[in-house]
Amino acid sequence: MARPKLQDVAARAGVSVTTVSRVLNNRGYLSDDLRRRVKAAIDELGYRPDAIARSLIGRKSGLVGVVVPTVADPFFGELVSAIERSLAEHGYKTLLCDCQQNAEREAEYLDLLQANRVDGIITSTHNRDVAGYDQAELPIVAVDRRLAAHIPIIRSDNRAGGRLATEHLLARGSRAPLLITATDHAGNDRAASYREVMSERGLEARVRAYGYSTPVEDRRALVETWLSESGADGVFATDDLTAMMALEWAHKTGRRVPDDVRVVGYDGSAAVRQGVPGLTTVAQPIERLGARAAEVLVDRIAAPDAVMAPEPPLSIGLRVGWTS
Amino acid sequence: MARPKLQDVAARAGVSVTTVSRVLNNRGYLSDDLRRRVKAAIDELGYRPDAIARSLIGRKSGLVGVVVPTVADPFFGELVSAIERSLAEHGYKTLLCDCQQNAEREAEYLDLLQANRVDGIITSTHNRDVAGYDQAELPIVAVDRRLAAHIPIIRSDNRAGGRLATEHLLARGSRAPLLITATDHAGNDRAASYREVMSERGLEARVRAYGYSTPVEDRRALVETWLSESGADGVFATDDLTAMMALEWAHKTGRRVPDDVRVVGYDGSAAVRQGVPGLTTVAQPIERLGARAAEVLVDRIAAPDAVMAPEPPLSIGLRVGWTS
DNA sequence: CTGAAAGCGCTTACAG
DNA sequence: CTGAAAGCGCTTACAG
Repeated sequence: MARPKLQDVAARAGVSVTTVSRVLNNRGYLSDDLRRRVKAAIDELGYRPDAIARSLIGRKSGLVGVVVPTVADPFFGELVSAIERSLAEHGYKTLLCDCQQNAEREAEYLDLLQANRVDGIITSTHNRDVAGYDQAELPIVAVDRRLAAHIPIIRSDNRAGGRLATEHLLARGSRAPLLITATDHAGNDRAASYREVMSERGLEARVRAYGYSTPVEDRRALVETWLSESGADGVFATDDLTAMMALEWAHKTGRRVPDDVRVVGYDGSAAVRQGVPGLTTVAQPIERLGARAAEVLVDRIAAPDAVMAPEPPLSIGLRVGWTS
Repeated sequence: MARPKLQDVAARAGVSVTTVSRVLNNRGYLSDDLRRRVKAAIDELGYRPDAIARSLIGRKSGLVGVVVPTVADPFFGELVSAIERSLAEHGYKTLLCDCQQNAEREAEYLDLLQANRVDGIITSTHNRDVAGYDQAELPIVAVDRRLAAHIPIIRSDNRAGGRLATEHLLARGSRAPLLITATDHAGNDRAASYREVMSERGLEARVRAYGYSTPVEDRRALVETWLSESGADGVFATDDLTAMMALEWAHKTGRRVPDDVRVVGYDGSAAVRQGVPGLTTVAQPIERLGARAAEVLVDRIAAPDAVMAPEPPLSIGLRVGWTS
């Protein structure tokens, strides 16, 4: 038989569909007898309410769009996993929007999500100026990204992280640490802290930026060239993958780590911690970032117009391995 | 103004809702004039059809459930990314079900997906006996997992992979390579090939299995103990993370790689390739696994009762680095 | 070529 | 305490 519907349950239990709906939603007074009969019918038929029909009525679809550059990147994989878990705990489902590292897809997804009546969006992409975020009427939360004035940002303490990493390199004897980062714009707090610390110590800040959209192997070539030419005795990479490229470069060129060159990365995903536990890195609380993003979004869905205090940045920590 | 609906567009264009729907779906004959007027109204109002209402009518929701142990694992992150891309190309949306490494959630998700009327499911979890897969009436495709007789399996050539890895270790001079895998059951083709090759050479096969549900740090302890006690001069790990644990163990205990111990992993995700390019590993075609899974599912959705030939396993390759 | 009406599977005022 | 009816936003026979 085809999938049973409310009507089938009602017929079997000998009641109206209204009553079945009430039992399902625990609404209004119902005699115990009725309740039992209806439940029996539901079980016998293996009835499951149709979530689509429900969404059409209520204002809620129970769906949240999660937009990321790509879950193929372990950092975003972990972030999405944490977001999904927290959303599920709050009764929401995750519609995954993997931009495949492609800026154009983000705008399309924004459209698609609205057509699918998601209740809200969590986004964490690097594409700075996707129009539409400011006009979307949906609750939105951004992870580590400024989208528009009214959109809350969940992030960890990048200023503190940049400081920790730089001071650590200096403490370990580096005198000419190089900063390698994606983009060196004003909002890059990790870079700002690096500059600040270097300036405090009267050292020269040296920054290299490879650009978000640079293919990985091109980035590797850049990193290796920069490292060889700079004569750096330390590297602060603002992501772990780049830090591992520095490690690989040291291996290939016969540098000793940390004696000749100290390496500090950033992010501290579980995948990196497990695979390369020796890497010194600034560990973001990825689990908490995801959970907090979900919580704030759920709150906004419940009270879209509530005034919210800005989220304080989550605290980070330095995990020291043998690379420094 | 609230989100415009079909009625609003119809009113503005001075036509019936039927006509607007026809323009939207390109169905039936329509005068160019009408078509233009309707399109203008749609643009002016910024109208977007409600996907939920559409799903309620048609038999299709356009949603596909993707069930994985967790996208925090880079292999599954890449797999899901590839699946999402391919599904999107075919007009489907991805409902992400991250089991958080927890077998119980899989059954719950199966229920949830049916309630949400997904058009199909792609699953790739390790939980062998989740009831429900055999009775679910939805099109289902499994990635590297046998669920039920009628459910197609997409996988790469594990037999060839196991053989490649083992023969390579022997070719590089290993005489007592140890196999470390998750579970040593009959369906483990990588282990079967290892045994086969060892037997062909008259060497003793030695297998260690850590179990899927073992926490990562416990696994690391096991791996290190096994390696230290076995006196192995080679390691074939059936996943890259375990191979990296072997590398870490060698580093800590002062073994030289590959002179004292050769290490070969399995999976070859982009994250590992980028982060630890020196690792010798059997590279699965993750991108193609995901794409093929999506294609087969889309076919099954289009023709649920079509008889399908079993999918031939996708071919794998050995990527040789400095660890062997 | 175009429109009025029924219906997808539910929930929710409104009656009784 | 329970039910008949309207309605969520669309699509699709069926008329005209």
